Amino acid sequence: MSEERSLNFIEEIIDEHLKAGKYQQIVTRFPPEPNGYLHIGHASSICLNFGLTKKYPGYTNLRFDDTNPTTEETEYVESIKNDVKWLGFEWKHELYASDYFDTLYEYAVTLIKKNRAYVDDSSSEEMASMKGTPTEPGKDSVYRNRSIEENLQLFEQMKNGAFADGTKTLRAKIDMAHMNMLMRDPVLYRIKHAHHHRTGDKWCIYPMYDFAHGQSDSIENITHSICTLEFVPHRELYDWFINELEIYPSHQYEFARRNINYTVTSKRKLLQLVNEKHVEGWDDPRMPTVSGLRRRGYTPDSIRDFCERIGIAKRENMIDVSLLEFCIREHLNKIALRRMVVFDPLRVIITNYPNETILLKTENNPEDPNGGTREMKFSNEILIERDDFMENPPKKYFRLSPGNKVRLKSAYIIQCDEVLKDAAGNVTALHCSYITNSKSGEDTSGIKVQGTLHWVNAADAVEVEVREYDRLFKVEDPTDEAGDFKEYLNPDSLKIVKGFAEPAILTDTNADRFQFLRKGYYCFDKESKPGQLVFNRTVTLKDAWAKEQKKG
RNA sequence: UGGCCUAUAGUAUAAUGGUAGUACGACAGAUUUUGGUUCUGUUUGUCUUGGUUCGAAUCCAGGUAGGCCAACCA
Repeated sequence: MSEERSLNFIEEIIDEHLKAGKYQQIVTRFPPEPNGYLHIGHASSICLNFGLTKKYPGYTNLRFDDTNPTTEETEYVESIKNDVKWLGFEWKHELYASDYFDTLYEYAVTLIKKNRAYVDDSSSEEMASMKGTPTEPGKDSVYRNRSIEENLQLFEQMKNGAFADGTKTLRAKIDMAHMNMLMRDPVLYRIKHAHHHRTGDKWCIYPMYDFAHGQSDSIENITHSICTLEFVPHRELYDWFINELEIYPSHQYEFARRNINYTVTSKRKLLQLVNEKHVEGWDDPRMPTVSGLRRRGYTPDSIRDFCERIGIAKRENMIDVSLLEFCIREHLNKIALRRMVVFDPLRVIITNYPNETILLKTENNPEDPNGGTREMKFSNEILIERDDFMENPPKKYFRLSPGNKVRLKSAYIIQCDEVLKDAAGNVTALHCSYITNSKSGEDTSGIKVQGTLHWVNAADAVEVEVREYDRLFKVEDPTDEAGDFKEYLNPDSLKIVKGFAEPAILTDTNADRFQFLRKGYYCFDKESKPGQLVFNRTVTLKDAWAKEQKKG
């Protein structure tokens, strides 16, 4: 849309590289660990990595960073592939860090032969105590000066399963006094007699992230390896391996992860919410996961638009969820079918209307000239929203009240004549009269009304289930509050209500996104069945009246 | 009391030594058979102190604030 939009800092770097002829094309990768579902933060990274190679010559790989068999599962692999595709991106190659286990092993042997790695028998506790602190240097392990031959032999034995888990590691030999703690002889390989989702039981030693990620980038000739800011200190190690191994020099660039208020985007925390049943699953519509947003009714276009708008930078950030909501409203306003659904019905009897049912025409989407029309039945008994009537209305209340007139959308103007109540004083029904020459499209009454209400014909309203979702947390940043973040879950994040829908909804099974007039945007939930329709609220409409009321 | 990263309206992001702009939000108004949409307008900003310069958000130095780093996680 906006060709002249300014570049983000990564695009600027790439622009320069391309202009200077450093690269003819660029290669990026999206490197998820298959230990959880993708969330909106990942979506931002996906849009960045895949977006870059749409904009510039080159391609993007999908590479699963599967170096820890104890947390990784194929279920996650499948969900991740599905989510990336759904967001609208195509990867060039589907790859796995585990594809490179043989090569990585050879790289480790190379380092040992260069006297740049050694087998350490220290326990993790010992290693931690000798690591030093950010302000104090660490101490060399007593195993640091084993001979190359001994290291070679021990490492091979590690590979062959001669040792128990945790008894030995392979470490790089760098500098235990280095300012950067990651350079203090980092662990390269650990022993884990665990079944891997792809390599099965072939291996009982697995490379650590630092020894796998950069080399995987290098093997794939990744030109621009983009990750989040917490990996900045890893870059020195990343470059050290590439330099020592004399392999293709990929380069790492870091940007700030995107945070959104009123939610959490940490796989660990999201996993907790799932495991402890605070939500129904990874795709619960309240989850900030891609699958949750999808089930909630978000479109891929709206998510891509959101990622585009929030941009990429290096500073800490907390993005207002209202921008996400703006993006989905903007898209849905253009494409969603309009339907009328009454949630909390109040019966209206039109006393001067004949005892007959007529058909009225109404548009499917006023924003879409090709949206077409549908028919609605109208009779002398209809349902309106209970809060569209007030017996003693405040100022600026444009809806129905005794003696007041409103228009029924696409139908007639009615006036409230009488309020019916039960013994307890609750309003049970309204007697209204209609203005005979005020029919929509052929109104000759000349009457102007301030309010237009949605309604359904009482005789053929369809009862449906509606799930009203709200923000998951009641505070902007649950992780910044005292105590456990789960204490700040919003107890009202889901309200299940009944709705009375116009019958058109029964034949709308091919459509999947709706605007319930004056209410919000809704979509079919996956649990919806013929005869038992279930809708999820994606987002409410903006509500100027609610705002007005808040002012008091 | 180490190293590294960062600092522009409420939020996010531009301005690449030369008029501080855009979007969302908020507020006000117009239009409207959705209190929706659309349109118009208003509001609010360069962390601080110095320096370089004709000119600094931008370059330099000091300070301040926030973040990251001591898993056999990624």
